[in-house]
Amino acid sequence: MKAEELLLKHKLRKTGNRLAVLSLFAGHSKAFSHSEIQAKMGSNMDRVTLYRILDAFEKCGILHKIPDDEVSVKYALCDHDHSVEHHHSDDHAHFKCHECGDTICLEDYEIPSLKSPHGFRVDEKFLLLGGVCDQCQ
Amino acid sequence: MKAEELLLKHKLRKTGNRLAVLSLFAGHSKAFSHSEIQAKMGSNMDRVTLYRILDAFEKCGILHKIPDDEVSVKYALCDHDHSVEHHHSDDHAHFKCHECGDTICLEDYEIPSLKSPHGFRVDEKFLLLGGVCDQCQ
DNA sequence: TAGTTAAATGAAACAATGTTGCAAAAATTA
DNA sequence: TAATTTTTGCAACATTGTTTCATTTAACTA
Ligand SMILES: [Mn+2]
Ligand SMILES: [Mn+2]
Ligand SMILES: [Zn+2]
Ligand SMILES: [Zn+2]
Repeated sequence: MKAEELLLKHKLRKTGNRLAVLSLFAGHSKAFSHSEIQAKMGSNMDRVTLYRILDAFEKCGILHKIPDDEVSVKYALCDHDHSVEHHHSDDHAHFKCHECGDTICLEDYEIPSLKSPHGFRVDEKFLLLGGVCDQCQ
Repeated sequence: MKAEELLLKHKLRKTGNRLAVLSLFAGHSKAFSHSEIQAKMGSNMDRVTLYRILDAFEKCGILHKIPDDEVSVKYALCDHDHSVEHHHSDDHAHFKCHECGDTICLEDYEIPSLKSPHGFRVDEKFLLLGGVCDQCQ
């Protein structure tokens, strides 16, 4: 989906900062941490503004939040077409390479649905695989 | 396994700090973040010392490191008996309750083994489920 | 198009989290 | 007990994340 319509759809105003963040994600199909994005943006964008943009994008479903075992979280573009309610539930796995450090979406790898433990309600799942990617073999 | 032999087994010296951390995990079967443990320990233990203890325990296989979507990581006792090499691979799922904030091990829920994407080597998997636990329903 | 309104931004101040280096203390070994 | 090695506490520092508020900017309206 085009950046501009993405913002329009979610009632977010079209600003230079937001377009810059979106075009970063559009260019590379991988996940970025706050500090990685910050570095790419240079000193153009305030640190706090970036926190707010990532929060807003995650909340409305533009970005995925990916738990990380070292950095606190990373973000990746949500490519599929689904409602915001489903944004946090029906998800795919992610892979993190311990050589290059990249985290990528495994769009094709839907997280297997295992039955909830007795008495628990599951409405969110994160599957993070770690290893070595094809590039780094 | 008893705290004392656990330390002996991994060639870690038996100190008050380490025993305190181990007894915390022994008492509650749930995961704790650094700051949660820090709070339990009061001002007895230095912040840096705790970082080092958690690192050491994780490296030698006493504790699991659990990626979190808000806090950077949490730690939980590794109950099963396996080699250090397997400590990071053959793992179970974890569940985080968004009401009480607790993260617990789902020892019975082995992470389904899905075939690695072409050209990738997977040697680590984290499955974090989110929702509401039985207590909080 | 100019004026109005609401959202977004940048900056500062602060809080929390994580790292490094080093000297003192404590645990094991001899 | 003495020697050795690990662990600890502390200080100093770096990074990450939050809050508040004044200013700017985008979208809307007349
Ligand atoms: Mn999504
Ligand atoms: Mn284990
Ligand atoms: Zn790689
Ligand atoms: Zn709960």
